Amino acid sequence: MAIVDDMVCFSLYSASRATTRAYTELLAPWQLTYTQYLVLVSLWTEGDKPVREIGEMLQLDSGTLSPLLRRLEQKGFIERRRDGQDSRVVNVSLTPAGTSLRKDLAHIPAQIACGTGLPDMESAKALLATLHRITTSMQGIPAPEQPSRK
Amino acid sequence: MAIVDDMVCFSLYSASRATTRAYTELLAPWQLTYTQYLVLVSLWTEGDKPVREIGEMLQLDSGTLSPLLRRLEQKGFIERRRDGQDSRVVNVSLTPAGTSLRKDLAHIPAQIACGTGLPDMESAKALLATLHRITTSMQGIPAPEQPSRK
DNA sequence: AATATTTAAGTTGTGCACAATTGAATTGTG
DNA sequence: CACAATTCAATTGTGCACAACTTAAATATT
Repeated sequence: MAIVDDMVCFSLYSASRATTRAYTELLAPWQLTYTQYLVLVSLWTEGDKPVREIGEMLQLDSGTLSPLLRRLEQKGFIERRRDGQDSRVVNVSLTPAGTSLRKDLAHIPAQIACGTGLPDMESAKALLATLHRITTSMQGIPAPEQPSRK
Repeated sequence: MAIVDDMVCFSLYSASRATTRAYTELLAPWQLTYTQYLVLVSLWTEGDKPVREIGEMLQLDSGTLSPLLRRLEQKGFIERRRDGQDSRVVNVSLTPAGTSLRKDLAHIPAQIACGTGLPDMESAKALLATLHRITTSMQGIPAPEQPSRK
């Protein structure tokens, strides 16, 4: 890595992958992926919702969500049903199995928190703020002008 | 997101994806992906090296690198040649086109640095340290004991 | 009402990331 | 030397992440 800017991005990328691997390990007994877990967390905490709202929350489009939700449905954790009012909308709801999974996975956040190696809540909040700033700030990058192709 | 531990991980995941998207945008004129760019950076700064060393540096296995290097080779930026001494090893070297690409992409780190929204070098270094700690600390998660399958 | 625009979800295709396996070459050991 | 174990890269298969496109339905406009 040459320059600090690249290093920050690479460290971000490495830390993110290491975290995903840790979740994958912890979720392995349930055959769940990290992204599938995120969908379940959003349903547990905010209740049933349409695909669009899940996508807004996790910043994922239907190209990612459609097959992912199909797999979660096949596992029996969620159900998908077309909305009666607006049949473009697909409402996603937890099954009893999906709901009860919440208790079974309740040990995971603590193990992950331990895995971060962050000393206290203060540093966690500071990191959170920094990461949010990066995320929103990075959205601004997309090509303001035509980059010179050489 | 329910709990701060999940939030930290999700923020990490979001920031990493936002960063990758920014690189993708900047690299689009050259049809390069972020990971391909990382491989080129490692070759530019450290010179030609075997596949194994690239994998150690970026923490990627041959399942990721083999097809990626094939694509970089097809684009004409690198060459792969079996080592004369040890023919298990594949040495990766930059072509003239791959070498000269370094100048063409020299503007990218500054744009990304701007995109991070980090105010100064101090905060960048602090973030770097935090991310490194998370990365190494997360490696320790993998199943110390058998998780109860319920 | 007829047409155009917008919106929601799904599909297709590319490229990682990673687990698991394969195959060939090298090294280690008896 | 023989053969077991290890190493390196590639291959296969799964599941995101995302761009581009399709289809159907709802809304807006004339």
